[in-house]
Amino acid sequence: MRLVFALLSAERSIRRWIDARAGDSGIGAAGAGVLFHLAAHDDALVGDVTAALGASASGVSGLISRLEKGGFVVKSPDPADARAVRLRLTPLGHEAVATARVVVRDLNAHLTDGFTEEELRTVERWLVHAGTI
Amino acid sequence: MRLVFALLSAERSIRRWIDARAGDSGIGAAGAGVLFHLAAHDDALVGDVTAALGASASGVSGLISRLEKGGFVVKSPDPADARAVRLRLTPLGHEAVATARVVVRDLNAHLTDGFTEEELRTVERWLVHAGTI
DNA sequence: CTACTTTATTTCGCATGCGAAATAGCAGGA
DNA sequence: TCCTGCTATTTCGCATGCGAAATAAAGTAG
Repeated sequence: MRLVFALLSAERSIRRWIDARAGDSGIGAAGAGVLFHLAAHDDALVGDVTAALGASASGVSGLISRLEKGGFVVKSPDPADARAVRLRLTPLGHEAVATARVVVRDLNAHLTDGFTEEELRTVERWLVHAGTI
Repeated sequence: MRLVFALLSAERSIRRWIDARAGDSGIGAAGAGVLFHLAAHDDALVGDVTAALGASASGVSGLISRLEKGGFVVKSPDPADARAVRLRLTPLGHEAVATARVVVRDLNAHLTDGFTEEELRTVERWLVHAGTI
């Protein structure tokens, strides 16, 4: 009972934290997730990002079109499949990744403070479990 | 690094789970939190709910006005302080609480499956910690 | 009693995110 | 080829939720 509401509350708190530090870039927590994925997997499909984030296709579609409008990513048609869209970071996108990396590292330091490695492994295992319900 | 995104992903997953089972009531995860609080604390102020949920005042204001429009809660002016608004569950609101309780209990059973009591205590401690960042 | 500050709540504009339906291209068999 | 089903993505309408600013009522000096 309490776990559910603690999770929702923690998510709001973290999202506020990230958004408050997004600064002029306008990149929020969700956008950062997309950028990180693209930094590691260039030319990824929209569907790859959707799967990686565990979000809905429609949500990711909107998110990416906002990132495109902001000049962080560019879309290009897949040469082999005209339905699919490949994504690439712009130079501005790479900058935003670097900035976001610092923010997330900072946040992570707060989040892990006061917990042992083993406890954090348990927490992560639980979060992944909760994400697959 | 991974903890942050696992948390965001888990939250989306759980919200989808709850929303999918909200049924005709139209009560989502957030609304259920308000109703539970009111079930335990009748005549609570909007500010009390805000503090309990750890959300923003504006967000809770909107949430409550939707619940009011749906007929789940009624607002009444505080007799001692004309700025404050007291909240009360309607009969429909009480019904919705009962329904939501079942949904949340179900969800909790999934969430706790495969974890020991001690591990769950660690998880909850971490979630509370994350919520106070 | 007036002026300043604080507190409770709402309104506004925006971002995130969902499900359902639409669009469009692919792939496999009759 | 043409039909049928499947897949990738977008669009639409809506709920959630934030920060900033507005509103209104207390509270507090002086």
